[in-house]
Amino acid sequence: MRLKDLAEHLGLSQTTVSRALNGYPEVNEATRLRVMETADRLGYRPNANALRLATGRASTIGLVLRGSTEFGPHMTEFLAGIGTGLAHKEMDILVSTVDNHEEEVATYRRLAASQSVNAVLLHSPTLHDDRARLLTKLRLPFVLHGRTEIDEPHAWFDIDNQGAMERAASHLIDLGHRRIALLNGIKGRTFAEHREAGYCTALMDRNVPIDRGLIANSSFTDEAAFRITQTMLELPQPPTAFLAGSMMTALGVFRAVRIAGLNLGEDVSMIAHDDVFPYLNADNMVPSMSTTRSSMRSAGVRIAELFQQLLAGKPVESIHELWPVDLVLRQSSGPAPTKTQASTAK
Amino acid sequence: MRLKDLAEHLGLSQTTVSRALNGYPEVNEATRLRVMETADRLGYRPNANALRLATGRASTIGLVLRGSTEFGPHMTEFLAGIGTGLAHKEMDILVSTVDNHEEEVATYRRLAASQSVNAVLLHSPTLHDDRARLLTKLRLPFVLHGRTEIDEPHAWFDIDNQGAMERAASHLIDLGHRRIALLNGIKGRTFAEHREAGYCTALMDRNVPIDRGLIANSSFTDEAAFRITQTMLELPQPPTAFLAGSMMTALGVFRAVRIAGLNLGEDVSMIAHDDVFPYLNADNMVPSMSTTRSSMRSAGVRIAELFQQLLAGKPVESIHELWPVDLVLRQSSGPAPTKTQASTAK
DNA sequence: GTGGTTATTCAAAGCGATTTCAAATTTTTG
DNA sequence: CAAAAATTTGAAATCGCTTTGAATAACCAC
Repeated sequence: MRLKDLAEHLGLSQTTVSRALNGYPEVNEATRLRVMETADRLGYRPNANALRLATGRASTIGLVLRGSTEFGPHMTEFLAGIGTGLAHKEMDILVSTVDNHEEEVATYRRLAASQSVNAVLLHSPTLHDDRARLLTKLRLPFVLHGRTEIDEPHAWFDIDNQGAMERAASHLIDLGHRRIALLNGIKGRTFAEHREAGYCTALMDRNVPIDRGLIANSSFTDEAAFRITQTMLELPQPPTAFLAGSMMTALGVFRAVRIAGLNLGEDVSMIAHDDVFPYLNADNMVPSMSTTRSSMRSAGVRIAELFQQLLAGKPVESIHELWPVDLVLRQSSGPAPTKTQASTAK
Repeated sequence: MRLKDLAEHLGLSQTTVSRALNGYPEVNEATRLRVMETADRLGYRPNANALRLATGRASTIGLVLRGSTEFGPHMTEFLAGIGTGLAHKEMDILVSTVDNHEEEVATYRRLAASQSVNAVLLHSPTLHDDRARLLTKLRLPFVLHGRTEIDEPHAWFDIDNQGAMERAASHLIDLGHRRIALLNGIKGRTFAEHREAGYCTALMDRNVPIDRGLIANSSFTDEAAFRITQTMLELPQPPTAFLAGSMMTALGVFRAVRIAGLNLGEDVSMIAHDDVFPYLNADNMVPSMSTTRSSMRSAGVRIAELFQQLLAGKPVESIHELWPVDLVLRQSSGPAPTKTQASTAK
């Protein structure tokens, strides 16, 4: 069922039918109604490729994932959100995976030149991310999830990682903790740098010395967190509190703490960052987990809206948003143990 | 940079340039080399939409997710695999999310009519899945991840859920367990039915009575599993072993068992199904987890290959594959406790 | 040298939509 | 009621590629 067929069926020209369907004003209301009704009845759907070729618009958002490793639980939640946000707009997400930087650049070029997408989503940026520069050069609009320091104006959305960590660390200091470990994300990623900045600010503000040995960078897996925590607990002066970068990290810390025979929330405290995974609830852990909380999914939904604005022509420099992060206190964070308690526990 | 520009630049016709680039035999090798080189140097990329319009091929796989809830860790792993498998073929995945059945049907129709994809991936089927029928009617090729019982011939890929459960349950019976709980997936889903069948077969083969009260159906979340396990442990005759449907489920069982003051691998045994999440390692749990193991990611990679075959014209009825599932025994499964042990533990 | 292949190249016709520009019809106006 | 303006429709060009069918050039055997 092509436009042509539909037009013949109606005894009209393609032009009129096309206009009727796309809501142009210069078509008789009676005709429009008849066209709409028939199109609906016959199940006519414009060919997406012809449409895109003719208009140049794609109604598709591109997403390039570097290595399938980037396809973790965080990305999933985020995608779910974006999907929800785009669903009613009949927009889709085009996902490509690449193995190395070379392929990545090639893929962005391909997406730009082939016009398969009309905007792309940029995620997990570094402090100075050259992908943003590349995309600007390619004139491929994008929304950045996170932040990066480059000159080109661009649309972005981020959560206040720095503020969140600062509040969490401050709170632990208030509880008497002096040796607070930070299990952070991969070095160089903006969010990790922001979190470290927040952590350092909190410590410096309260005159707590910063021990670089208590700051670790790794990917957010149960395993890495477990190893790091075990090592730290064996230090001559082990930390009494942990800031875990994600719920996966929290699981690893949890395990190491338990194996060391310590009680979470009493001997050792922890506040984890919770991206709100529906299948891993901070409230359901034992003890329940104190968290800095910000829903990845909601972020995705919001970013979908930002895409709409972007494609509607809103100037990129006016599209940016910084969401605050909740601090939810539960059982895993408590007062620092006194010296005697700590030594007997050991 | 369009094909036309490139042709003019080379002093050739579009026809020849197009053929040279697409490897047609009727073009002079010298010319081809020259074209290739120039195209490369000028960074020419065919417009994907024009290409698709002209050829009808899309080099894109569609994936419709029902509700963003389907976007869980399993889907993620699977997508990562598919992504990897398609990456080098310059093929992409088009993801749409829908909220209800009506939207879902509409989306499949849209994908078919608009030719934005040349095949779709069908996942999490029920025993009699009408999506397969719809797609056949729409003449939209698809590969089914899982199985369903419909008449239309179709391509599918599945793992041997039934065999896996049968082996796991048999093993537990060999260890002396008689009351084995099955924490299964959502009722009606083929994989869940297959697992239940495997479980029942094992029990019946060894003359162990089947207690429907020990079979639970739910989504694979930590929380649901926790609730179910707690309830079951309070039964007059609680199960001594658990078959957990996923690693998320295992976490919930784990938590409930611990809270009940029982020791996993001693008082209670568990074998979980492991889809191999890189961030949640069965080997790293305490105690380490016995599993039936099958990598979702590898499945994705393989399905990407099946898509190639499908699009290359291989007859659908010859495209199907059933992968065996490993049984990996670790610490969480041990001999059934004797009556006295069980009662003192309580 | 002629007729018949074979190897190369090209002009033009799609693919299925949008959109420009012109034509036909109806309505308004003086 | 004729002229002007507004409304409604349509023919044809366009988007950037592939592909058919025809044309030209080069080769070969007799």
